Amino acid sequence: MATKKVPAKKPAAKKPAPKVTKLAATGEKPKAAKPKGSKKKLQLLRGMRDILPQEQMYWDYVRGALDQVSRAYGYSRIDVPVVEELQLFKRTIGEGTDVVDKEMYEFETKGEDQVALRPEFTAGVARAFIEHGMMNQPQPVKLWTDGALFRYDRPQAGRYRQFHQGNWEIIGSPQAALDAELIAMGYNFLSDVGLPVTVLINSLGTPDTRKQYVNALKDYLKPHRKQLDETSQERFNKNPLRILDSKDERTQEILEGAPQIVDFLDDESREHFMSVLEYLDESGIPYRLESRLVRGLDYYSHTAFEFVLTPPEVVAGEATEDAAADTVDAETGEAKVAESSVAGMALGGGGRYNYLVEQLGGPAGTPAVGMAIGLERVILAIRELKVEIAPEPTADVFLAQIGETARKRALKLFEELRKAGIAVMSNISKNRLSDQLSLASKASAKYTLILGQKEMIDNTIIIRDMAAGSQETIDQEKLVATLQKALKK
RNA sequence: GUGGCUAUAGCUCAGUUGGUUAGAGCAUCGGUUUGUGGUACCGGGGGUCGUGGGUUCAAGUCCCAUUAGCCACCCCA
Repeated sequence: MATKKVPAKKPAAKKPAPKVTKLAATGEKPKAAKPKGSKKKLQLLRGMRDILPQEQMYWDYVRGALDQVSRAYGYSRIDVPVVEELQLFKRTIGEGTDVVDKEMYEFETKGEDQVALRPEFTAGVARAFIEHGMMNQPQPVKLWTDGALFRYDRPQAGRYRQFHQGNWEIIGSPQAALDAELIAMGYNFLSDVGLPVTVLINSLGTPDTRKQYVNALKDYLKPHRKQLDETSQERFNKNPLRILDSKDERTQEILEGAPQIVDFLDDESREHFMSVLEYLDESGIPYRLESRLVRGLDYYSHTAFEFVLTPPEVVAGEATEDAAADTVDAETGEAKVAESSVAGMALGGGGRYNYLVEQLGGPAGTPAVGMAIGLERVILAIRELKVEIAPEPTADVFLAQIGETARKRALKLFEELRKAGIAVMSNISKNRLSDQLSLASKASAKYTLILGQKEMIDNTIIIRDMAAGSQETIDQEKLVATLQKALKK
């Protein structure tokens, strides 16, 4: 039966395809090549992408590490909706920021609600904290999540309109130790996953110190204003702090002598910041003070930090303590980062936001710290640096069957094996043994079970050791026990 | 949102100054082997050369527009 079907299919499958192309080709000349506009190619929206099966191993790897580290540090999982009220984001992230002003996916629903696709997690998590009365739980509340975020930005490598982050929030405690613990966790997560990173850190103080600093900065820049680059001049009134980030050389030169925000911190903020740094020293986390680090979202206060893929000069040059060397470990790692285009890429960051919860209508003075790590970028770096990741768990055994009766038995046997905890796979749509062996080999199964007419009569089954190429015949009743023993490791 | 580069098979790419039926490797399917894989050999399928228009006797090749990707700006993850 099976052999008859195969030859029948072949000619049928072959002919139609050429016909179609021929028609299309001849149709071109008469001029009517585009009668159907429906031929328009459907393609990915800009900035969107498919994560194909071949790439899933990286996502499994990263998500696994995410889950592990989050549990270890005592975080509870929370999932918040992709869509929220537009106002939630406008109020927290702040109007005037690029994220809100030009990068939000916002729209009106059929019920005429103004909503937006989440461009980040913090606002939603803070909203959930308040809405579900989590202030009545033991403080602080540690929450983590991961998922898709949306920003209508212009795509580039490692930058998409739909992207994913791992996200952590610690709400309800002002302790500097928590800032440090959070940073340590992010650092350790990235190290675990195989990435050499540097922590950049700064303190933004309170809204008040920020105000003072902004004034001081403007006073300093005013005489040089005409020499600043164009965008910096625009920012002068709108968002002067961001001038610090300018990549323009001339602007950077001018900034050399600019006042630093650290000098404007009030006693409490300074103490907090010093304390965070002490904790970091204690935990051996290498960091670099970065007085120009200003995060793009309005709600940050006090500690602000960022994880950057370690650029070569930092690793090779002024040794940032032993811990840095530990994470880089092999010299090959350094070399790879050096020659890689991803060196210096920002993988994540975060900071304190002591005023956000209150601003959203939560209890006054509810402090919090948060952090987010970009998953696409982590995976990009992992792939770029060729970090070796554990191969996907493959099937232990492949069940091959030959002939109709064996196939029926195989269906049942498959289930018995699965219930016995054996990772088994098969493909009952295949008839030829060679096809099935080939599949088994591709799936790197340790054993292939061969069940054919002969075995059905004897009530036996063949166990083939794929690596050794040897095989033996055993009774079907003994199969499960034999396999369990053989796979025990 | 601004500027630059790029676009040929599922993937990586080749394609001479515009000139016959657009090629390779890998992958895929089939055969050598109707009950023995990962090797080898043979063969097949798969391209409206991103899309639309223009120049030309003739366009994958030149021009314009458009879409997408990449790079820089910007922003950040």
